[in-house]
Amino acid sequence: MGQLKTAATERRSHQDFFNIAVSVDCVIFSYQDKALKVLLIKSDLKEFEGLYSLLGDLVGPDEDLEAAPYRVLQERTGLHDVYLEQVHTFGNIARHPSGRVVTTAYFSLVNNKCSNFQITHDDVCWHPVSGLKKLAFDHKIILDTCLKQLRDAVMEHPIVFNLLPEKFSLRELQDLYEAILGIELDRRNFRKRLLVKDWLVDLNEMEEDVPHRPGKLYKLRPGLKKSGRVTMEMKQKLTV
Amino acid sequence: MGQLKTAATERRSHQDFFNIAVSVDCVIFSYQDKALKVLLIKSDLKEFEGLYSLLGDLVGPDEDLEAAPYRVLQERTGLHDVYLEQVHTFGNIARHPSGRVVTTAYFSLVNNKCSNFQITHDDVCWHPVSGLKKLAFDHKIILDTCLKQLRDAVMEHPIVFNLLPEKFSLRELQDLYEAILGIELDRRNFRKRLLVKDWLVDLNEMEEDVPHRPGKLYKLRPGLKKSGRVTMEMKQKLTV
DNA sequence: GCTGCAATGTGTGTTAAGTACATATTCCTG
DNA sequence: CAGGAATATGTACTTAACACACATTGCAGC
Repeated sequence: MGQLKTAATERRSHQDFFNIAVSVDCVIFSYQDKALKVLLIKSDLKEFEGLYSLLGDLVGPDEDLEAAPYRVLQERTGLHDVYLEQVHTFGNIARHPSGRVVTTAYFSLVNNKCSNFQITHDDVCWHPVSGLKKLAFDHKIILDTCLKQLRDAVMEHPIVFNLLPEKFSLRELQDLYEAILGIELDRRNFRKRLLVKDWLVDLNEMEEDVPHRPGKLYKLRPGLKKSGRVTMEMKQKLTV
Repeated sequence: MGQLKTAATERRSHQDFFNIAVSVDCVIFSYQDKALKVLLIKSDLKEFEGLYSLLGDLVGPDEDLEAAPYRVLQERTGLHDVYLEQVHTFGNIARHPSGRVVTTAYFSLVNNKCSNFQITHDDVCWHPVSGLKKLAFDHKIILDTCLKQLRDAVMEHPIVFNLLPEKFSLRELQDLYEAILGIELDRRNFRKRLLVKDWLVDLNEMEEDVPHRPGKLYKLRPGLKKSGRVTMEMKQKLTV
């Protein structure tokens, strides 16, 4: 938006145009018990009694849009160095019963076994992504949109490692991919596809305390975890 | 955003949170003289004197976010049935000198030879995308982000046909792809890649008035043009 | 009207990626 | 110590991508 004085603008008062609130909503994914989970909170609006909603908040007047989801993550999970990706902005007039709110959706990949992790509110808890039916607001569509983007990204960019401990076996990694993609994969082809990407480092260590032949342990090659995807916005920051 | 009463919210007044304006910016692409063009307007802000900016506008209080770019397109080009795709939302505090504005960027593919097309403002004109240096606001980054998304989409989804007349030759189509991607393509492999996608219908007609052997004319297979990409939002509308 | 040029139309072989499936090895368990 | 179950590795087949060669058609100029 560059031209503040269009015909449409002049017809309305200045105040009208500051009657839209801006928020962010976070689809916070984690991986537990071989299933993809999402962090939800019990809705406190009576219109959505009994339903859960995503974690979000209004964007502060002095807060960069990008900073808001990091703050939400920090406030809700105690984590500050998380993977976040903007997905889509939802702005239908009637999407929020309390007023006009345009929301930008982000998805996040966190490891809930991380030492810093703690949930700070009783009504917040993890839900399996598969089988989720109805959510408050338009949050089911937001979740579906984020899940689709996650699925599209996961084979191209090394981002799923944000969901795993530092050391993991190929079986654990495959289980995670299957949970995200919702399909079964062939062990041998999966191994090849991943090793050829050169994302992994063989630690020359073995699994322990497993009830079968232990597998090799790997870690993500240093320098990749945070890279994930690079937006034009980020590129510019690097060159300035 | 679901919970209006977070700790952060309560610390501030209600009015603070309606001090953010919401806008949309359109990266309107067209294809002329074998080059990809973008529609820009001379900036009327003295901070950006001599610079061009994208076409955008504030989102009305009673206007769906998605409706705003269609309105901008309609007002600026006379076109109402255009291809639009949401790309990214930009919301840094200082991105607009006149105040806090969060903007959602869309790209659009239009055919400027369409009968309805007309530019309604003298300061609006087409610029070649390649070679563009500086734009007003953060519009260069917005443009780059949209161009990247266009490039990523163009081989997977039949969207470029929005830039062409109804009938076209494979050479014209290839020239367009080369202009978008910024690379040269092999004629024979390009032909195969496209024909196997089953996007095209052979019209059994030939080019006319060309100074060489005329090529066959094709059109897009009916029912594909508008489909392009389908978002979760759109899917929901279809099933409701 | 014939010939050469330039662009269109079509084909072929090579390489890389993805898929389906087979076999051998290792460790835990009983 | 034998059997089972999971790991580790290998091979053949199919598909897509890439590099390049040849034949065809219409226009232009002599």
